[in-house]
Amino acid sequence: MAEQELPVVERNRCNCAALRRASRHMTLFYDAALEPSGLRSTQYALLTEIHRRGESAPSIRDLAEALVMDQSTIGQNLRPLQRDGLVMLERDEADRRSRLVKLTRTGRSRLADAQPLWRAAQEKFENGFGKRAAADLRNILAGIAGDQSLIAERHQLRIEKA
Amino acid sequence: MAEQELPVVERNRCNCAALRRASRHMTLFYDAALEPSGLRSTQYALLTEIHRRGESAPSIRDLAEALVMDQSTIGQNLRPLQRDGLVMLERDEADRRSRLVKLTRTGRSRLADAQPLWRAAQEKFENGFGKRAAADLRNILAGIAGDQSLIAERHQLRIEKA
DNA sequence: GCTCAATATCGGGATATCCCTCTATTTGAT
DNA sequence: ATCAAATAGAGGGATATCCCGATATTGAGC
Repeated sequence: MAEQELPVVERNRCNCAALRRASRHMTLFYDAALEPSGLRSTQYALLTEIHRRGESAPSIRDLAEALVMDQSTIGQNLRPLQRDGLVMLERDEADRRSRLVKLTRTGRSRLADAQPLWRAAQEKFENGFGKRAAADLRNILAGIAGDQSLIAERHQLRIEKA
Repeated sequence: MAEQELPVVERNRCNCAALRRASRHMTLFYDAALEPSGLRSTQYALLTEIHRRGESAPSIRDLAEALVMDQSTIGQNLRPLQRDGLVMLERDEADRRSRLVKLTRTGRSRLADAQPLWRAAQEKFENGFGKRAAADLRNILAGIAGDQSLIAERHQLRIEKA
């Protein structure tokens, strides 16, 4: 039996693992920075996106698209925020399948608490990493996040037909 | 009451969110590629790291360090793999607190199934993104993952004392 | 107007990820 | 040799993330 012809691949050869490792580490950093506000990275991103929409409250679908996330993930992630009174969901009367997500007064206030903490994290990271380098990196990452060619066929089909 | 002075920050301004978005998207791509093997990205990375150690079986702590992951995460992630008979944990007789993680025959065989799938994903990604660009990006990401200055004080202290 | 495919969300189920606390064990300082 | 501090894991709890299947609603074609 031909045991052990399995090649040993060097560490940091996998693009996916490299991304995931960095993502975990960075998340810890931002989570620690945001900690006094009681928000986690994902929650901060979610509230920020809702706030960004201003008057035209987004649906769950809208948020999923903007954050490159699954719709059920958004639904799930909204739950603790809803429970804690930071957001509320209202049925969209124009399309009763849909729900519009809105910040509550408490939600806005919490976001206001968190924003300076986030800004400090940004600065601290960019001081070490370089402002320009960070901007370049974000653009590269946005390219990856938006790369349709990475989407598997079964997903592709759904989208093509849409 | 001074409502609504909360600044609206442009999307893709946050380094953490950018990394997380790209990481999610990339993970979907690799997960889809690995799907025929029944392994997910994280599991593939975990098995690969165990295999890489060769004869000297790693402890949970070793794996956590290598993968820039929390120890409890490794423990948790090993559970499905152990349940499915891909890895086994043995008490380390040299230090009975520790457990050594080893691939089973089934585990090696599953990794052998997955490796070509992973290779194909790597190629497909690097064909679009550029081989050189991918290597550069991995190095940048490794820098972030290994950046001690991103670790919060409470963690820092633990490590400094060690 | 009716039917059927498409769409938005929800609910359940699984892995991934962290934190904190507890126990077993080891190590180092006296 | 002893005993306190440090270390490795396990267990419990919470969020994050995906998929799949079910339900409600919409819209397009006939």
